[in-house]
Amino acid sequence: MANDAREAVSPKKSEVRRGQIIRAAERVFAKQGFQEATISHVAKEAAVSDATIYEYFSSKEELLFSIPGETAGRTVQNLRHILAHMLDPADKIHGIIYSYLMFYENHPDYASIAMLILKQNRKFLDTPVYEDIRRLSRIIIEVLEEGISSGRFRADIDVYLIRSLILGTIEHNVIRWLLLGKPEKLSKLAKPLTDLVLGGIKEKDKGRSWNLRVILDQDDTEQTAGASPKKTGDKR
Amino acid sequence: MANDAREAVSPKKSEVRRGQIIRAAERVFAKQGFQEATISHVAKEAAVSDATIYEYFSSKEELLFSIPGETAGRTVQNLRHILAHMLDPADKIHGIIYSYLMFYENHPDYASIAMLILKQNRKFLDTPVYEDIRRLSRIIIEVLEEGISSGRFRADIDVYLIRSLILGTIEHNVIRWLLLGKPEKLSKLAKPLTDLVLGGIKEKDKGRSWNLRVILDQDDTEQTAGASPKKTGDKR
Amino acid sequence: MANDAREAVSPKKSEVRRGQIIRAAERVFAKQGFQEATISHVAKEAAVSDATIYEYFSSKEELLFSIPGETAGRTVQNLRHILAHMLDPADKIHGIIYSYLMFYENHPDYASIAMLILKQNRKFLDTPVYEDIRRLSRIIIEVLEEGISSGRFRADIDVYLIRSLILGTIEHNVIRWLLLGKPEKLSKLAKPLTDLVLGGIKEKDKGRSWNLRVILDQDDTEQTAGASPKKTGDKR
Amino acid sequence: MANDAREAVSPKKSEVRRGQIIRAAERVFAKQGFQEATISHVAKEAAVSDATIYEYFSSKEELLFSIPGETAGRTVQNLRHILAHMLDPADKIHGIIYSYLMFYENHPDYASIAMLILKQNRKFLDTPVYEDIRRLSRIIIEVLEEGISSGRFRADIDVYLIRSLILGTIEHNVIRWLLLGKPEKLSKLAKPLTDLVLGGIKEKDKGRSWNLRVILDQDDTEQTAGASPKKTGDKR
DNA sequence: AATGAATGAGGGTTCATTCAT
DNA sequence: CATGAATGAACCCTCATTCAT
Repeated sequence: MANDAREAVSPKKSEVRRGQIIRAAERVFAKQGFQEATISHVAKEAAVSDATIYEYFSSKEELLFSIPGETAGRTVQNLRHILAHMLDPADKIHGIIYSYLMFYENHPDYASIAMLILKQNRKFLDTPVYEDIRRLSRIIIEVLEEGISSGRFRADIDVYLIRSLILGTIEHNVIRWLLLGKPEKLSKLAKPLTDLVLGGIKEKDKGRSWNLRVILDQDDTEQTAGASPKKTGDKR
Repeated sequence: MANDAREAVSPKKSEVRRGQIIRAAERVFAKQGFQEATISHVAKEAAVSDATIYEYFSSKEELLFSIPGETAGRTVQNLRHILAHMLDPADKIHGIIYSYLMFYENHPDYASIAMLILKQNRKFLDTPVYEDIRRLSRIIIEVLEEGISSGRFRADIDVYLIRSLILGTIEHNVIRWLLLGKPEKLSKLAKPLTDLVLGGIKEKDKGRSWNLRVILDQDDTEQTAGASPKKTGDKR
Repeated sequence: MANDAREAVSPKKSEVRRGQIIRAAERVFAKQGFQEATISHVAKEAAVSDATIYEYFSSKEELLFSIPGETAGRTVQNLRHILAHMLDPADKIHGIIYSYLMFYENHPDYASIAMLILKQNRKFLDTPVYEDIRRLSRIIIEVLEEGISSGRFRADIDVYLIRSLILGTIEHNVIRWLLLGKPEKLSKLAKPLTDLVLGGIKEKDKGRSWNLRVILDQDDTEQTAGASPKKTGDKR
Repeated sequence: MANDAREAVSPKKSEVRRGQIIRAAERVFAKQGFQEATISHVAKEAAVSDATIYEYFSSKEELLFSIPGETAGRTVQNLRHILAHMLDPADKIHGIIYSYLMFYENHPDYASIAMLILKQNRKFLDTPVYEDIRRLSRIIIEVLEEGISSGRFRADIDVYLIRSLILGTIEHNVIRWLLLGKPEKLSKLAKPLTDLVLGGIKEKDKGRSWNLRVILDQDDTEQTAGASPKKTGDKR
């Protein structure tokens, strides 16, 4: 009984080895690049022999493709958890952006491999893990459509373009961060990026009303149009 | 003098060879990838011998880095020309986005090399051509600042973030286009992307103005209520 | 006693395993060749682990050399049995040839290993099993010498050359059969080959006797010229 | 002019290298076996680098298959020359056997490779050089058919079986010679082997006529000629 | 007796690069 | 200028074999 419980907790020895090798590969590939890194490097980093790596992975490339592994799947779960607690689709957009940025910030090696190696590998697209990644990005679509349905997002937007905007901006900044070290804290981009996505950059013409003279006839109300586009938040 | 004239028309033979090799390399690297392509492949494509390539480029990598060549510099000129005729910074943003997309659409091999090979190469950052590319992207900053100065763009935006948003989205879509063939026409993204950048995705509460009752005291009148940020088209 | 009896019927478990592995190796080596086959292949075919093979055989090569095993020894017995019932050395020659061909025809995997793998292996010559094979081929010598003694075979023949002729022809045809699938039935070669060995290919000058003039002085006699031994076909 | 002539005599440099490598491979493969020999060994023997070998041969196996090269083709010519001067098909048979044996005797390395390596290689059968070898062995068929036509060889023989007998015996002895060093002089087998092929081993029954009783009635004669011991089949 | 797991040892092959001609 | 020819330097991968359990 105790045994069963223990076994449930501690995975098989071979699984341990596998993880050990993957993590070593992550470090080595991130630092040296895929082509420049050698199996011997990875083996040394993992403290196993070259041959042992081939007991677990059939080729150097398969090892590379194994790095995303359950990470991607797990991340989908996490993100869904987080989003489950939010009602406002704008909050959700922020949650997604923040999650992505935080994840890359906390996993720079993974970020390096995803952004600089896997992203440009045609063969990776045929990989089962890539499916997980697609599932992850599918969440963005869902949130956007939800926002449209609820009237919070404009109905004329192209959700796929928005997604590419969100992911493209994130990726662009992750790469800058990896190669140039800027910005220092990726996660600080979450808020301004969310605001941009939501409100665009155009000045909302609030100034024009200055020229108006509004006289209330009876019991009506008054307001200035062109409220700050970003985070209006005024709920009435 | 006669000499000069002749040279202007027909460049030196060695320059011809150089270009011939670079164009061959562009095709080969684009199709096969940098690591997978061999000097022999490039040599065959350029119809020269392997050794000849080393007469013009000191290494395979230098050949790679030579591909952007004057292309980048020339593109800066082109873009400046185009923008010179526009006054509205929003138009300029559109012009920039459209130019980028058009360029990649018309130069898929170059796009492939820029997006899938050079972008991830740390050493490329130290290259002189990279300077041209920075200059190119500097234009975006200028236009944004110009827009802020003129009051057309919000003053609280982070121009660098906007730029990364513009470039990131473009690049993300170029890569999708290269690897997945979607979207079919890159250039069709220019307009919607511009609109997004300018106006964001949030619904602009245009309904509120409906409740206004405006009474003109004397003889002036005017009101702008929740103008849709995109395609405002309000010409006054 | 009971023990002996039981052992005679069901050999020790380890012996069973051994045979199981050898038969698997025979199949695998025959199909894939020795160098191309791996211990893992053999292990899988034998439904044991790689390591188990090393419990029974000290090396891959020793496993190979174990394949002839008692087969050779048993075959010597069989052949002697068969020959014991024949008196005419010509019949015995036929019996030997037929036995060899039949054996290979019925054991194509063994044939493959013997003809294509072992035959070219210098080390195999130092093996104990090779002794059995020599003993087997020794029988041919005995039969030939017997034939010479009894006056049925020419006294001027080189028995070793004849043996090499018999074995060489057999082997050549077995290899053709293995690699090219021709002839379809090896055993059909036995008769014509025997005839060839015995009688050669030369026409037996049967015509010459016609020119004889035999004059009998008293009751003496005379001579027969060059009668064709086999298939004389002289119908008069 | 002189140049042309000289070029005709001295082959291209690359051809020289090629031959140099092939001859080195012949020596190394013959001594060590194909699997045991390494490209490095061959390279050292040929006094070139490992990589140079791959400039001339695409793989180790292609190098192996290149060894027979023109040797086979040239040998066909030689043999035809020799046979052209002989009229008696029996002489031709001897000429062929002698040529084969002499060739192997004078080219032990080649013999080793042909007999111990190539002969059991299934892939070799698909090789262009193998065609030359078939052409070579085709000559035997022609000579045998010629002998049958001219009445010197029995009409009932299977020429393909005879060929396999000739080649099989030769090969068997070449292998013995290679592995066991016996016989010392291969070529000495030519005469006795030829005799065997032509005349078989059976005693020609010259003695039996003793038992005849020839009674001359008038001028006729009668005789029983050399009854075949086995299956005489002579029906009278 | 059986094996899961690990590895040492090595080999074929590739290619960017050089240099004499 | 152009190149044919040569190679040094690596690296991925295989597999027979070992050994603790």
